[in-house]
Amino acid sequence: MSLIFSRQCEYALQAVLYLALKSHNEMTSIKELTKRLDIPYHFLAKILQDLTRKGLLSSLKGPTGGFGLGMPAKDITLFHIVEAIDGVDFMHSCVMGFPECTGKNPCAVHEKWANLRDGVYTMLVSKNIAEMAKNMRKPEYQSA
Amino acid sequence: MSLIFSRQCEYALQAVLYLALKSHNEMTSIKELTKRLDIPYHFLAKILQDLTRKGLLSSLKGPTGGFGLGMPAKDITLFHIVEAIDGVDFMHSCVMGFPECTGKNPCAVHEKWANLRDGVYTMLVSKNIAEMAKNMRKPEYQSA
DNA sequence: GAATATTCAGATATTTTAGTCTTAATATAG
DNA sequence: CTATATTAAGACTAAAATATCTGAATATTC
Ligand code: FES
Ligand code: FES
Repeated sequence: MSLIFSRQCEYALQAVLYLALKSHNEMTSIKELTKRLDIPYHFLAKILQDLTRKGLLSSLKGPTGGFGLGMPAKDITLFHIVEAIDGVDFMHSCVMGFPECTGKNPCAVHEKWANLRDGVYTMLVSKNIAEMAKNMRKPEYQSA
Repeated sequence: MSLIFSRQCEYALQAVLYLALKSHNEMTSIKELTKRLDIPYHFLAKILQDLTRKGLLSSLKGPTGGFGLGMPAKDITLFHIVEAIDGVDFMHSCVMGFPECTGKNPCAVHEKWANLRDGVYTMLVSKNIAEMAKNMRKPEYQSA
């Protein structure tokens, strides 16, 4: 199972990228998000509330309300989202589950994993979410 | 949480590598394994039984009994163990959680993830567990 | 054959993650 | 001011992963 990120985190990544396509100050309802991205309504609600508390998103109640980015898209990377939801333990954990992961006392695949892990980090920080969102070729993100 | 492999799978990798250090036909008790590797006794028992059913290990009851490799260490890679415990869905799943992961309709990080994923595969198959076990610099594996 | 050390098997318990439901708060539109 | 659409919050349920317990089977040693 697994695959690096929790389900929550996957949903968060998908949703924030969707919001990144919208113009600043435009609010998007949970309804629109869940409809487009096929995420359970109340589950997504909780995730977005969480991200709002942490400052990555902003929210507004009432009609015309919804969620939007809490700061300029330029300043947000996928890494920020992962950090907020799952945390970044994976950046310094042994892929075989040993308690320590350092050059001292490395496991059999430490070297290779350390490289791959850096690659994952690069993948998450190399572009901001505005650029990322434009690179999405998923139909869910067309004409958002 | 997470980190690619489940806890079960991590334990399996650790335990099988430990067995790979032993001479062929030598049986190792769960007790020794859990003591050395700090894994819950009954949990490891179930994992090893599972691997035995799948042919990767062999077992023997009674005093002097225990577990050993079910085939030559040369023929086993870490990938076999992952395959047996977690399965290999991660090899063709989207890291952002989208339902499809192909070149058609790729997500924003598909290219990079596909490369990293291949790297993980290479990491798991590049050496057999005999070579892997020798590369372990963990104290748990010294003078096994 | 009896005592013992071990795996085997399956039931049960605990914890974590995922998902649902309900009510309150709030902003807008009329 | 009232009706309505929305988020906020927290309780609740469900499912999956992790861990423990107990008794049986089996091989060894004496
Ligand atoms: S010690 Fe295993 S990945 Fe670093
Ligand atoms: S589509 Fe996302 S990793 Fe392939």
